[in-house]
Amino acid sequence: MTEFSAIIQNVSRFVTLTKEEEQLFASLLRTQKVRKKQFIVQPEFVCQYRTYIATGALRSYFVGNDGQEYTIALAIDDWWISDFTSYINQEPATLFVEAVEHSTLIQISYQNEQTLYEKVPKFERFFRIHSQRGAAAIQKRMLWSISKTAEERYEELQKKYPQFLLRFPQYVIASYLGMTTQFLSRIRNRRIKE
Amino acid sequence: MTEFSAIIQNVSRFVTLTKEEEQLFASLLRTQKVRKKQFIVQPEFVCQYRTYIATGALRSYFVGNDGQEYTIALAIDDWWISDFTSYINQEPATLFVEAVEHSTLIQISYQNEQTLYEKVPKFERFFRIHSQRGAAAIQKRMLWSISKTAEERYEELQKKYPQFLLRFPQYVIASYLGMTTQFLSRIRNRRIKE
DNA sequence: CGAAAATTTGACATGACTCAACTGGAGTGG
DNA sequence: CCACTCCAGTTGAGTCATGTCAAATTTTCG
Repeated sequence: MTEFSAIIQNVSRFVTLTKEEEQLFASLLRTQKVRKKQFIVQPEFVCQYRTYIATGALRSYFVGNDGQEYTIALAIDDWWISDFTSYINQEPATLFVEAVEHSTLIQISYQNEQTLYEKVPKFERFFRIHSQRGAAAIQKRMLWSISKTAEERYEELQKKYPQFLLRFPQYVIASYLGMTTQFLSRIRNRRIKE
Repeated sequence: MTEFSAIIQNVSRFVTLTKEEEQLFASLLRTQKVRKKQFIVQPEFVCQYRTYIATGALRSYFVGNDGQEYTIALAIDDWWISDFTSYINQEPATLFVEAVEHSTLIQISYQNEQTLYEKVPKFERFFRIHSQRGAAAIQKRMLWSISKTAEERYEELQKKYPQFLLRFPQYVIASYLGMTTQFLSRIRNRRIKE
């Protein structure tokens, strides 16, 4: 049971669960350990799970026709990650989701999620709120990626999520910020000097 | 009743409603007419309604510190629009939502939406699916806005939503595509010649 | 019809990218 | 424990996509 206390805590931010509901929820989850560099989602395959990170760090990214990587999301302990488009519509993924550190994940399968909705409709609410917040965050990020210069984007990331700079390598940060590693390197240099 | 048949149709894509539920839903809605250039949401004010467009065209946009406009969303007949972040958290908006044409809207207030969830929990499901799809769409758009050139973005819009090019003025399209009106004008010229 | 708004065009500026070479750690195997 | 490789990160020079500023033209609509 204890292995799931963190995820239950996470869900409890938005809905209140009884002990029985917690147990039912836990019975529909599975724990998964992944090693650094391992993929949990790949293009062409249907994304089977919604993933909560108990400990570790992952990122999702897209590879363009030119072979360039575009990082969509960075996620660490107590965050959720997936190719949600693929998961929700149960269609082939377009993204990679890769472990950046050795990580412990808690996952729910699409089937079990449907069961959960039937048995505990409250979860519709949780995932509604969860998606709404996700959508709001993505929107903010988009806005930010088009309205700010590369240097401002770096500054804001540093201010808002300083942990990310420590846990993700520079080329990942660069692709998350929408710039080349070379350019990120120049920015950091410029900033150190001032 | 007939005035709400389109929105009920829209909801019925994802959940099945009984006649009673339809009626309850309708009783919680209001119809609103707005004229071109009118705002239904403004920064500083809390967004009161989730808005469905019966007929017309609206856009949401953000104004940066430099005074530049960034269009977040374009929406026409049978689409939903709002500053969802403001609406969901009932906090002051950061966006403008403006009618681009004279439009007829159908709105549900935050309070009534809560009532709706209590009386017809199915709506949690509808709005969950709705938000998930919204999130997926925003993500796609973001991906697209960082991985494509200005000209490719224009082409794709033309291919995917040709109606938009007819119903929204060019400066709105330009700001939606993340470029200046001047540059959009050059792109169109270039394309006409080939 | 006339004024204001939207669009187009031209000349020039620049932020960010590309390519290519170099540096420095972190593993790895002998 | 050294030598070797390999990848991440840095640096420099040149280029290009897109922006800026300003003026000309066209469209919209009261």
